[in-house]
Amino acid sequence: MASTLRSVAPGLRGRQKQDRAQRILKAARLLFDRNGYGATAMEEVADQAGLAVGTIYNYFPSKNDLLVAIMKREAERLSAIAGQILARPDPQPFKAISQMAELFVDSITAEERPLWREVFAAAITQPDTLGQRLFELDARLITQITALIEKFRRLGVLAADVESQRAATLVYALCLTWGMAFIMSDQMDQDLMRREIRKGLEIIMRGMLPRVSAQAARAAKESRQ
Amino acid sequence: MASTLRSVAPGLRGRQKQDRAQRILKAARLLFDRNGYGATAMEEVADQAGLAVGTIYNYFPSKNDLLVAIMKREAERLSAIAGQILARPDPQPFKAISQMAELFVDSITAEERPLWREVFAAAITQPDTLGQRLFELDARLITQITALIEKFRRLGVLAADVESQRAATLVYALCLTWGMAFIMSDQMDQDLMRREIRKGLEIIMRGMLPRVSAQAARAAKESRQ
DNA sequence: GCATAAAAATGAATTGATTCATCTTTCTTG
DNA sequence: CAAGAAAGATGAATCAATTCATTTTTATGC
Repeated sequence: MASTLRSVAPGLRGRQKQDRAQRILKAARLLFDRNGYGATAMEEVADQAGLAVGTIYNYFPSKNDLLVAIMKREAERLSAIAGQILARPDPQPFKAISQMAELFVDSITAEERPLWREVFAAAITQPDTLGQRLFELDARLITQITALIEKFRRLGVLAADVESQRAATLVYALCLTWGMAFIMSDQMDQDLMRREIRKGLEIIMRGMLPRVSAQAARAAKESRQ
Repeated sequence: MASTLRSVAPGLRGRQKQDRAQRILKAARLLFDRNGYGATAMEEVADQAGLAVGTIYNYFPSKNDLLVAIMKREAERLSAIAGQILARPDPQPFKAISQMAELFVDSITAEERPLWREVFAAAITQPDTLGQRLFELDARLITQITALIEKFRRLGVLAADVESQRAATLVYALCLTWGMAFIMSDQMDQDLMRREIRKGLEIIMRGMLPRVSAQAARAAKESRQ
C-alpha cells in the first residue's frame, strides 16, 4: 500500500521496467519490419530483446497489443501536425481542408502497409481495447477538422446551415475509406489515394458552400421552366 | 483429362462433395452463432459435421475462409435487393439514394456484429483472397448506386457536372464508415447508424443539386450560341 | 546484514490452427 | 468383377501464441 506511493519515483525497478518495455518495442519493430508480423514468432522477439517469452507478456498482453503499441506512436505525430495546420489555416477553405486530408494520406506509407493491415484487423476484432486506443487518434482528428470548418463557417465562407461536426465526419469518412482501400490493395499508391480524396472533397465542399439565396434560386428555377 | 469433362455431371463423388461442403457450413454456422468464432475450435466444427478436422481443410483452406463463405451468403442478398430499387427508383433522388443506403444498414444486424468483426478483420489481413471476395459485393453496390445517380443526372434532377461514379463512391464511403463504426461499437444501434448516414447524405446531396450558378452559366452559354 | 514479502522473470505445458503421410473410397479399364 | 489409379478422408504431428507454476530478483522491516 505505502510502497505503491513510493514506487512512483523511479527506483531501480522502475527504471528497469521502462528500459525493458523499450527494448521489447525496439526488438519487435525490427523483426516486424524485416520479416513481417505473421512471420515473426514471439520467441524471436524475446531472443532479440534478450528476454524470455513469458517476460514479454508481462509488458504487453498479446502480440497484437505489441503491434498496436508500435504503430500508435507513428500515428501520434499526425494530430500534432494537424494542430499546426489548425493554428494557421490556409485562407481558402478547400485548401485548408485538403491539407488536413493530405496529412492523413502521408501518414500511411506503402512500406508500412502490411503492418497497418494487421493493426486495422486487430482494432476491429478487439474494438474495446485495441480499437479504442487507435480510435482516440481518429476522434482527435475529427475534432480538429470540425474546428477548422467551424472557423470558416463563422467567417461566412461556408454555409451556416451545415453542421461542422457532421461535415468533418464526412471528410473523415472519405479519408478513412480511401485509406482502407490503400491498405488493402497493393495496386493503389499514395498519389492515387490523394487524387481520389481530393475529388471527393470537391463534392463535399460544393455541399458546404453558402447557397444562393432562396429568391435567386426560385428565380432561376422559374426561368428554366 | 477426358474425365474432367465427365466429372462436371454430378456422380456419387460430386454429390457427396456438395453435401459435405454444405454440412460443414451448417455446422460452423451453428457453432459460430452459438459460441462465437474465437471460441469455436475446428475440431468442434468437424465433430458437429461428423467429419475429421483434416477433411474440413479439403473444403475450406482456413478457418477464416470458412467464416467468409458463411457471411458472404448473407451479403449476397444485398445486391439483389439493390437491383430491385434500381429497377423502379423513387422519383425523389434523396429518397431513392437513401433507400440504397438503408439496405446497407439493414444488412448488418447487432446479433451478427461479432461475426462481422472477424470477417472484416480477415478481409483486411488477406485482401487478395478473402478481401477480394467480399469487395466484389461492394463494387457491385457502388455500380448500382452509380447507375441510380446517373439516371437522375440524365433527368436533370442532379447536377450535370458531378461525376456519378465519384458521388456514388462518396455515398458508399459514408455507409462503410458508419457500418464499421456500428460493427466496432456495441453502443451503436442500427437506428443511430441510419440517422447518421441520412445526415451525411443530406450534405452530399446538397453538393449534387444543380447549382444555380451553373444553370445561369449554361443559360448564358446557350443564349450566346 | 538477514529474513520475509512483493514483484518480475522464466520456460515448460497448454491450446488450437494447420499440415501431411497414410489409409479408404470411388472410379476406370480390361 | 478385379486391379490399379485417382480423389478424398483421416488424425497424429507440427508450429506458434498464450498461460502458469516455479524460480530469481528486488524491496522492506528488524
